[in-house]
Amino acid sequence: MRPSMQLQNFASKQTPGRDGGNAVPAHTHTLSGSLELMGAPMSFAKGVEIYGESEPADYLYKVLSGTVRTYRVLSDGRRQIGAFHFPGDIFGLETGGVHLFSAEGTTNVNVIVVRRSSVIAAVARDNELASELWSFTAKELNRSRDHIMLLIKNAQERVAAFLLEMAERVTGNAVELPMSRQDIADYLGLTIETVSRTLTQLEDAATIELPSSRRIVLRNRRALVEMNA
Amino acid sequence: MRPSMQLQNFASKQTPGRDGGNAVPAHTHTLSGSLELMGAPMSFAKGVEIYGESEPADYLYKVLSGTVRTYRVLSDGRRQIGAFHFPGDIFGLETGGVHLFSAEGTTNVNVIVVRRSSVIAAVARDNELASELWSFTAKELNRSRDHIMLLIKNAQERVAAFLLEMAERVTGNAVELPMSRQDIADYLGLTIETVSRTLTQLEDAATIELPSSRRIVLRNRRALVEMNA
DNA sequence: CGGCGCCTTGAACCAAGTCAAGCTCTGTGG
DNA sequence: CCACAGAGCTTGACTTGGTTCAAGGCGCCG
Repeated sequence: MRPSMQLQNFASKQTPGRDGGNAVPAHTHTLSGSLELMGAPMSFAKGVEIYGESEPADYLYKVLSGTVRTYRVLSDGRRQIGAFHFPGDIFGLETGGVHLFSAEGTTNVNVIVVRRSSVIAAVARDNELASELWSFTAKELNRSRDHIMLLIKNAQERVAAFLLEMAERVTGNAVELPMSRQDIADYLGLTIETVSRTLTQLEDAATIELPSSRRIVLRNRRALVEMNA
Repeated sequence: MRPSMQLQNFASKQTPGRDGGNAVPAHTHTLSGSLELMGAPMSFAKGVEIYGESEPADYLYKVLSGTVRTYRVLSDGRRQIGAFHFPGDIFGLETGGVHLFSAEGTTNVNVIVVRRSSVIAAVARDNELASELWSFTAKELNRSRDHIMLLIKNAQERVAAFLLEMAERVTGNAVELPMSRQDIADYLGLTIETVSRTLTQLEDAATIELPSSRRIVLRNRRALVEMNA
């Protein structure tokens, strides 16, 4: 069991303080934008569960700040992180009424919490939104399938893919990682030792620089891309 | 490169012979049922490509008979099978206009071919269908995520999970596998040798019987379930 | 009944995991 | 301001599960 830490001034797990209700604006016509208006803001401390596997999926979430990990734990304790969610990302949406993953911040996080029923209602009224909802789920599916391709690769290829994925979200070559080595390992299906060693190797090969453990500078992107089988 | 075989009396890859058009019945109200009526039947020989990765996704498919594998190949030749599709299953549906996987029969297959545009049109007219389409994609997403959990397990756990998955589709304990060891290996992210050895181990442990290589009898389901971490 | 895929088995090897220190950064209290 | 404690990260030595390479068996179809 890994310890989970909790900070002052951040909520522990609870239901949203105020209810966003069904007050959907007539035609926002973007899923992400509509959610913002339908939901209530909420904060969670790093490592505090936002929702748990097999809990009713009455709410979905949009990240305002911070980073969220969604994950599953096998009976013997192995943890697999399904995805990291960054500001702007939506997570926690399920068709069935139940969450199949758990979610927590890898940092302190601010989210918008939206009632699932509000979204369902909005979508029933608005074809455009319905289509967006479908696209969103399909994109998640594609991401998940990419993740599968990741998991059949070797350690170096996985780490390279991870670095490129993280680098996609920033301009420039410096990446500030908002998660621990353990999180990276559990995302890539490796151990922290292997992740650490692989990063060191990449540094030795002058492919990356590691000014600090959470900060990585891509020196040779092409080399990383070429590792992606 | 693995050889692909082609039989007489079965089509090689081509576009559908006749077009199902837009003749959607007023309110069939089941996605799968509607597709049947919208589409044209077609046959493909074992190992013949039904569609290829990065081709335009103008059609989607429903399996009538036989088994289909959808897969991706990495540049170095490693193949990952994303899913097997059995009679009744829909495959080839994409939100973007492009297939991200290839598809072929692991046996000779009969499918219904449906224009993507027809489905999109039907869904725009019918909220119920739209919702079903979303649920379908979400189910695929859940399957994909389960597949990820598979890939972090050890060989025995993967094979056990595979056997249980195959057994789900039949009544009784005898399973006739419609795919080769190579297909199983590429689905589980293992080698054929490891799959073969693991099956032998399970037979030695009296968990299964192997009357022939394609026929497997589950002798001790509980043992298989317990392997599923 | 002969040949060719497909499958199984064996032996050697290797990439990643495990176990065990030790290091580094960060925050805390003296 | 510095000493200390603890968490997180790195590194080293060793082990191991699964792959690789190689050979042989089985069964199906012509």
